[in-house]
Amino acid sequence: MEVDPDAKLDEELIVRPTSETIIWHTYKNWIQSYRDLPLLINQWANVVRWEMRTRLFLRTAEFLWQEGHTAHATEAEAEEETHKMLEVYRKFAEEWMAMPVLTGAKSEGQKFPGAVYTLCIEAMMQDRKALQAGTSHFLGQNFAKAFNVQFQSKEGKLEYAWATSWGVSTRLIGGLIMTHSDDQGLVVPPRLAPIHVVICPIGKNPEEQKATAEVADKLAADLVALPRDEFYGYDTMTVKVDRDFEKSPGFRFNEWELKGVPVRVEIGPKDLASNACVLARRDQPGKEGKLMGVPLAEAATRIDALLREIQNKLFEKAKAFRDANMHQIDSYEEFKKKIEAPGGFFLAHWDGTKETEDKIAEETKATIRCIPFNLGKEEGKCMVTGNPSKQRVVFAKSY
RNA sequence: CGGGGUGUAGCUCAGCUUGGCUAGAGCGCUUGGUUUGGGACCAAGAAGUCGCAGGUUCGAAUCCUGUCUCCCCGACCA
Repeated sequence: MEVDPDAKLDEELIVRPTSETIIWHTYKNWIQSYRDLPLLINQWANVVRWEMRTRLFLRTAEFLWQEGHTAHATEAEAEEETHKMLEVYRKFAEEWMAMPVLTGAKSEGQKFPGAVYTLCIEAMMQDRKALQAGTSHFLGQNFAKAFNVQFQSKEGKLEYAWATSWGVSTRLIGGLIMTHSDDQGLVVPPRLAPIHVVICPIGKNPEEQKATAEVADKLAADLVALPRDEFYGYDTMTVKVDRDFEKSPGFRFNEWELKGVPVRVEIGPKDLASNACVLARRDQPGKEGKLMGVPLAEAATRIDALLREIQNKLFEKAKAFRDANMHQIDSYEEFKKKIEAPGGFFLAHWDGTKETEDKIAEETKATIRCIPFNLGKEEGKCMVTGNPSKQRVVFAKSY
């Protein structure tokens, strides 16, 4: 390929079609025998897309994503991989981001065009709109046939490889923000927080400032010395001591809340007098979330326990909100009203046709977010056409 | 590219309908003092070609014409 000298960019930008084309073009040269399988390539790629309107974090013209591509000798193994990766994404969303998700399959209309089927995780944001947070595709032999990728099996026969692909993107950051944050600012779940604990020594004169800062440093050292475990990804806790005495304590408290640091420790002269400190938890902003008079000797272990509790509470709170705004619904008239206000996820019977899906989307702006794995497994009648339905599917307005 | 909105101090905005003293407020900034456990207080002060160009008028941030900027809604892709 030659670049037009007059159109050459300072920083070269390569625009390509869907990743599968370049991956499978390459796999053709790598796969000859069943011994070459399974094959997995993961890449981080900066993606550029034409977007009529962008939305911070959720729909940017350029974004970073992770994408994996696998090739397998059997259909069953590829399908297993598709489900396995969806589970990896579910665990990351729920256990690290504290963002509850529904798992399920996309409808024919919503799946990736090159896929046999698409699985997804779907989250509910605080405005009750849905966010697709990750997808995992079973591609069948579609790309192997398109790029003629065949391998010789144990039996000596030529067979087309079976494929999957899956990915998540920086969109997850938008999801994290829109799941947990409040009017005081960002709320970051402890397991992903760049700073776990901020310690604010307080003092109105140099003597007090020096004394409280020393205790703050000691506590910071205690926290960093705590045993490493899986909760922190086997890394040490990150602790910041805020010595900005120029600003008022109240200003500093608010500023750290704005940044979403999960736990703040306040150490002032009064605490020093009683060998104690104050713990403030970000998931309960303001004075309500404060634990007064925590003995300094216990502070490190109490903070460690508090971080774990906050992680759980954030997930439970988000899940309770999601569940409180997810309803079974059977009347299309009622659906049309409730999708407008209050909104949320609606479990409804659908006859499985594109026509009905399109009609609902056109009339209500709601789409099928997923055909859930674990919900609504009952037969019924489509809320629009009355035709038979095998199970309920999730409708919502989405980003 | 259509429809709607917007542009005034570093930031957020009021003033425009119905032209009229020297264009305002909050926040921020500077100086001095008092303060410091939830975004400190008092006082003084600096700071604006009212997006740009033209026009109407004795007089334009305000009315008219043109032009530009940014934002919102619209392409079935979330």
